[in-house]
Amino acid sequence: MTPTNQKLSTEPYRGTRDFYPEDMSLQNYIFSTMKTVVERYGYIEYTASLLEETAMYRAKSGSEIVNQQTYSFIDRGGRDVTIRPEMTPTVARMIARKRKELPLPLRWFSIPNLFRYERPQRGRLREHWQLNVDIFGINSLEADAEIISVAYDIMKSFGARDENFNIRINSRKLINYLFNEYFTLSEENSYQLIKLIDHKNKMESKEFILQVESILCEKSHEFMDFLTCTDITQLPDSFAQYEGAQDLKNIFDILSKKGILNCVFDPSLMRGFDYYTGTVFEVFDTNPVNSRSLFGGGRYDDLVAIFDAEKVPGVGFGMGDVTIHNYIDTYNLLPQYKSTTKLYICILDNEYISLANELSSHLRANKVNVAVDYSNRKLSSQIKTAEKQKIPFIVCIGQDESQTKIFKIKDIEKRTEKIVHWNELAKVLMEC
RNA sequence: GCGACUAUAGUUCAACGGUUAGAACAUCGGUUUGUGGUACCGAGAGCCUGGGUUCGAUUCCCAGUAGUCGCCCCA
Repeated sequence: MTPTNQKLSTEPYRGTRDFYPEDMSLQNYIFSTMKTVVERYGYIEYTASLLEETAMYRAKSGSEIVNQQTYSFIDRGGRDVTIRPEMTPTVARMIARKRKELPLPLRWFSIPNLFRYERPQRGRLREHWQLNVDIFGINSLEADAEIISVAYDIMKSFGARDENFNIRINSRKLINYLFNEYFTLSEENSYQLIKLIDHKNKMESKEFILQVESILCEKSHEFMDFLTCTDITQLPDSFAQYEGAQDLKNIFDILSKKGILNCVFDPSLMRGFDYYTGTVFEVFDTNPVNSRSLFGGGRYDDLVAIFDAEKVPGVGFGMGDVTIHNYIDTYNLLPQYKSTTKLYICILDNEYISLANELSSHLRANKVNVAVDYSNRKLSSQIKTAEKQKIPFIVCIGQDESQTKIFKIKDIEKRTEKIVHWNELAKVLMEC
């Protein structure tokens, strides 16, 4: 391979995205919207390195599949290292490490980028960013309900309407009780039934019922009654009294008192069998053409304990930037791009460069974002540049301005001009 | 990991087994030496890679690669 003959590709690495300034601006909008909401609830930000020891992910999931969907490598010191595919193990590790000194309960959030080695497809890339919001150290269902209402408020902050998304809620506690104690399923049968429920929407309902019967035999009717129930208060009496069911009732109750009404009980919601121990929830786009899961989370009370620390109960969710981007795009909720640069200074002739520099320094000292055009092109080209870059104001500098120190602030969009003296420039610009 | 479809200019898309592969938008410049959304003129810029069939392949065939969608898997 001779590098001299090889043209380098300008494509970003497979499954990753470049963020050009307009994309970056949108990304910043998405992150700052998330941040504003979670901070309003008292969550504080943390972050960590992209790299973790591979052993941590093995311990958590215990399956080989993890290895096939992660970026793992051996570092120069022989350590087995993985680029984080998710943030939850990292935050659990951080909590476990300072378990004794951290004042519980904790409300923490982070917006890390995560990597998975998988085939890119709609809504799923190899690198994405994900808001992670977690409460540690509270067993109360109030924490579960708070997490769900944070998720709800974020959706609302993006401009989503109640009828365009819903929150599906289930309880792993209830499912475990049903499977293990009520239906007394073997571990293998439980696993099969969960897989089956996951595929429910991808198969004919007759076929689905047949397969349920093959696992549950005479109890399958009872199970189907459970599975088709969408209102927690309408659960069959036989298991409505169980703790998991009561928990769900309480959560729906708390949520409705908070004014969150677009949530439904969904007994088929499973969400990654591994570490969830209680409430699980998922936010769905209700668009019938494109009904899909946007994000979700749940309660995981045993996760911190894998680090050989005491149990610390946790509940939280992760919200990916790709799916939320698709969502706000679908519903036309994207904000219009605005440059962070407020003023573009056009120079009529190179002899006025020093005046432009003095002016820009003066304005920057007064917190105005200013860019200067040193291209020495004709004026119309300079103005076009400012316009294409969506910079809202321009000032032209030439002979008149250098003599009078009086400037015309031109509003590019409105096509109006304000005549302002040097001394007033900063003040006027800050106000518009 | 498996399957389907696709690959022509920066982008969206045409055409063609044979002389010079076109358009729109975008970019840059000009019409206009102190003023930008319209109009007109001009410029730069392209057949994914390798192999096969053929006198000749951007076009047909195969493989690779990449993209899109789905499966598997799963936040």
